[in-house]
Amino acid sequence: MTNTPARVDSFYSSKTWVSPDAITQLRNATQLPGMERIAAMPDIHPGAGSPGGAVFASRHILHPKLIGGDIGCGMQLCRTSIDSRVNVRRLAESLGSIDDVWEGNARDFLKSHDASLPDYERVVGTIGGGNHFAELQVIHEIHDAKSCCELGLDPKKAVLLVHSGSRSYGQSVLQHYGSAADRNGIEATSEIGQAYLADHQRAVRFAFANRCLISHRFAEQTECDIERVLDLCHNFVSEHFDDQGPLWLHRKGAAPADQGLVVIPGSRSSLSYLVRPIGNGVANLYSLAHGAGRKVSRSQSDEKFGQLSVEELRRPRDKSIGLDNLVICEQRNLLRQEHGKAYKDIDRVIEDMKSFGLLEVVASFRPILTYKTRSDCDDGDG
DNA sequence: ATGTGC
Repeated sequence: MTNTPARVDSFYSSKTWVSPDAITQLRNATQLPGMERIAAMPDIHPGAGSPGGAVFASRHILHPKLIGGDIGCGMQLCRTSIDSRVNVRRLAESLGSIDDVWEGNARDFLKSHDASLPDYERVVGTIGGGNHFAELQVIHEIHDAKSCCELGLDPKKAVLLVHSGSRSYGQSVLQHYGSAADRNGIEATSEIGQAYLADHQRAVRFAFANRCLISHRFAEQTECDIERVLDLCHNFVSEHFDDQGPLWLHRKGAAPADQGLVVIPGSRSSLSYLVRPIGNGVANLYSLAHGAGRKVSRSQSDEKFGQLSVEELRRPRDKSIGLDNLVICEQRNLLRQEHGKAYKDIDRVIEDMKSFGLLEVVASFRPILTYKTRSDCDDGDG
């Protein structure tokens, strides 16, 4: 059996900085068993063994490690009844904490989302760490009024964007199959391959339920009404068919471009974008970037932004776009790691994909309140 | 990413 390296199609311009480590990881991934094609997005960045911000298409073979532990991670956008000129400080107070175990009936909630997992009832409805968040945003600019109207987006009302995944459940799934799979991957039709797909689907449903419960808790505590506008997963494997038969698409930090409109978040100090995927999707493997993409590693961010005061870190501002955000995050190191300058320029990322004919911008949003965590128990130095 | 790792 021949093992020619996979073809890589890249969707970033020379203006976008790409880490050499990400390129090395990308090249390594071309050698994986069954790997046929890879699409690299402008938000590509180094990950645990393989890069985030890419899609990996393999024949016959599943690669759980490419998806990683946060199976089902994604973005949920909700309309809210909150006035876009709301007093943010007061709202932040009413929001309180959503870090703790949800007081409602998690068992019934999970059951109603076809995501029953008795061992994970205490964790559902929590955001988690890293780049996850629940963020209130307001419409910055409308490019396609008709589409915004169809989604029921009202410039007078704030929207809620939730970024979270399957928490520790997805991690347990990777642990269970990852070692068996290693870099060889798993034959998709094998018993273990089918078992992975079943558990992976469970993680995707659990992650969706988790985002729904986070949105619900946000609405509960701020006493507002919400309605889901869209929910998109950016870490998952799915089966596609071409003239050669089934092709396994591994999206790792890549949003699907074949499920309607896509929301692509920037950082806590930049715009986020609602876009319409265009083109036939073949070259970009039916996918788009999932965000700005990390530019500075977490450990480097701790040092690079170590001199900034907590006040500065909590109040990202950008006068040029009228951005004045408030970040609820009691962990100083996390604030540093999630600093806007630790990420690539989202406008560049969007511009690149536009120039490759992958999308049209529908609207942009700017953040007014980001919830990361009220808990400070994980904070290292200060 | 992770009720976190030695």
